[in-house]
Amino acid sequence: MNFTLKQLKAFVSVAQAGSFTAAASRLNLTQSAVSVLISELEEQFGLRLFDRTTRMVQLADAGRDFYPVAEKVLADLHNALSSSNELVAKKRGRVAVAATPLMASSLLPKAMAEYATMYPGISVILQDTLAGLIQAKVRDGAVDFGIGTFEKAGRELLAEPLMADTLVLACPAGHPLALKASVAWRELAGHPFISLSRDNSVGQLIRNCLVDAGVEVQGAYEVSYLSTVVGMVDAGLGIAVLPSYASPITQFYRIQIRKLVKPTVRREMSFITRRGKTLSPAAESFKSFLKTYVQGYK
Amino acid sequence: MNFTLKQLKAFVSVAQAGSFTAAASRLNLTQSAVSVLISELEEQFGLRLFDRTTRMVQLADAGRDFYPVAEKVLADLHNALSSSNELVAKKRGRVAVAATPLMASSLLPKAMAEYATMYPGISVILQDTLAGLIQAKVRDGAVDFGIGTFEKAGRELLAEPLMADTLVLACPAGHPLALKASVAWRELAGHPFISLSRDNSVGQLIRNCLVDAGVEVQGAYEVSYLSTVVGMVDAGLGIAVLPSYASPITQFYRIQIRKLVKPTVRREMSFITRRGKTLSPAAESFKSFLKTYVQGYK
DNA sequence: CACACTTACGATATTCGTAAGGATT
DNA sequence: AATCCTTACGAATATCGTAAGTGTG
Repeated sequence: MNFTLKQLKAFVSVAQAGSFTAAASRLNLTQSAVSVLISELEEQFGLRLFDRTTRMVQLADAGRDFYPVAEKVLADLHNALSSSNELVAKKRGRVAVAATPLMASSLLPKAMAEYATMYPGISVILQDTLAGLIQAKVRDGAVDFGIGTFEKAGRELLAEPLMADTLVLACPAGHPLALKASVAWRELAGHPFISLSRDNSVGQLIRNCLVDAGVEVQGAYEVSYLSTVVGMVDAGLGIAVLPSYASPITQFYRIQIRKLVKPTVRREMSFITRRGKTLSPAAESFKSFLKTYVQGYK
Repeated sequence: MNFTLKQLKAFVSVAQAGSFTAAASRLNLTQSAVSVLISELEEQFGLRLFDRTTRMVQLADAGRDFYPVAEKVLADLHNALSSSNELVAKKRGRVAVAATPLMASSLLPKAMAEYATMYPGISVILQDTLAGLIQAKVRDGAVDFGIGTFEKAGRELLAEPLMADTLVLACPAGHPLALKASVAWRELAGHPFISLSRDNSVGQLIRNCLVDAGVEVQGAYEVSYLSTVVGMVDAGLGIAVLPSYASPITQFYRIQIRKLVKPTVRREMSFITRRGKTLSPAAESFKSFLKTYVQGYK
């Protein structure tokens, strides 16, 4: 089997045009080229595809049999290509993303809203997933990529930096600590402290930082959700540590955000993808959108 | 759309083999060639078709979508080609032939029987047709070709010589005319004569010859069918003139065949085909078989 | 004689294989 | 170190267009 698609196209064109000359101009070729293409095809088949007099070209019986096949083949390929083009042009697609509940409730919804206006044909499916499970979802192919901290490097997964998140201090308006531009961890000692629960990865991180800094805080409350923390701080029930990407939430409250130093704790938020697995065009598109989005975010 | 079938084949092979190297050897190419073919294809699509690590090659999502299409395309083309090969190899086919009732009852049945043993897959449909209607059937496309005398050249029809038939004398065993090796038309005068009816083209021809030779025969009987003529001659009811291709029928009778000269009347039997219409492979096959068949026939 | 397809031939472009390179187990 | 894919480059091959040829109406 040694066809060329050129031959097939030539065949279909000649069959439709009923003329070598007309087909040739449609194909941007000369008659002679079309002539040899058809000849080659006929030689392949071992029979004549067209009955040609000098005045007219008509499909021979064998050609009539072959024509629908050839046309369908070309149409199939065309469809395959154009649908892939649509994908590549990001006109169409689906992206599934796993992110921590905090990301899923703060940064991502706004990013997704903006993205949706740019690429209305791509639907982004967001799965809020406990930090520990994101990697598994990526590994299983349940999502195209994950967003989270990349605790341990596996050989199946690949991390790519998205943004550096720092932990910041949130305190009620007028709180003594709010007088300074930046606050050291150790200064938190003794203040009523609102902590995130242990099953929350950020809560865990903060807990570790306090221990590392040798700080004993006054555990006022322990809650599960970031928004609750914010509300409590606003109500003056205590101070809290937040990831900086949560700070937009605070703009509706009378809460003051201060840098938290010595040490400055950075959480590297990363894209987590499966190693060796090419992202779909839609996923690639959303991922790179996020990268530029977080640039202008800080 | 600028695919190559080579690219498609490479794609399918790699997808099936799960390896460039294995696919390459299946395709009788080098890895490098396969590599560039796949690269070209991916460039066409604008996306990756395979996820490749050094240890394994796997279909990417886009490739998984494209694979069934590519496979079907190749299968379609393969089928088209192989079915045409079968046609060309004369394994399969149908031929419709129009011939005069005389041909249809004498030469053709034996030829068809022999042909059927050689090409069991080809069915030959024989239409016994009055000589005057054969051309119309060919012109209408009701038959692939006709066999008969080609009285007038039309611009739609094309004649190709098949055999030269001569008119011969048939007489009962022991008849006085049977003593000679050849008999002149004029010697028929006065003998009881069995003639074919007027609506039969051979009958018409014989009648004309008798007139041309100025011979007055003794019209004993006029019948419609050649086999009847033979039977009557066998029964000693008279003599008759037959086309030579009918002589095999006489071998079962006690009938003697003699050359009929002065003049020797030749009827040119021809294939009659439609000008500019390519014969199907099966028809071509049967036609050329007949040509060689009649060679060894006389 | 004009028009349409076929054939021949040379310049151009493409393809394939060899060989070197890179990455992963 | 071994295996497999990629890249580079040169030789062989194929393609296409120009132009001449052939046949038909």
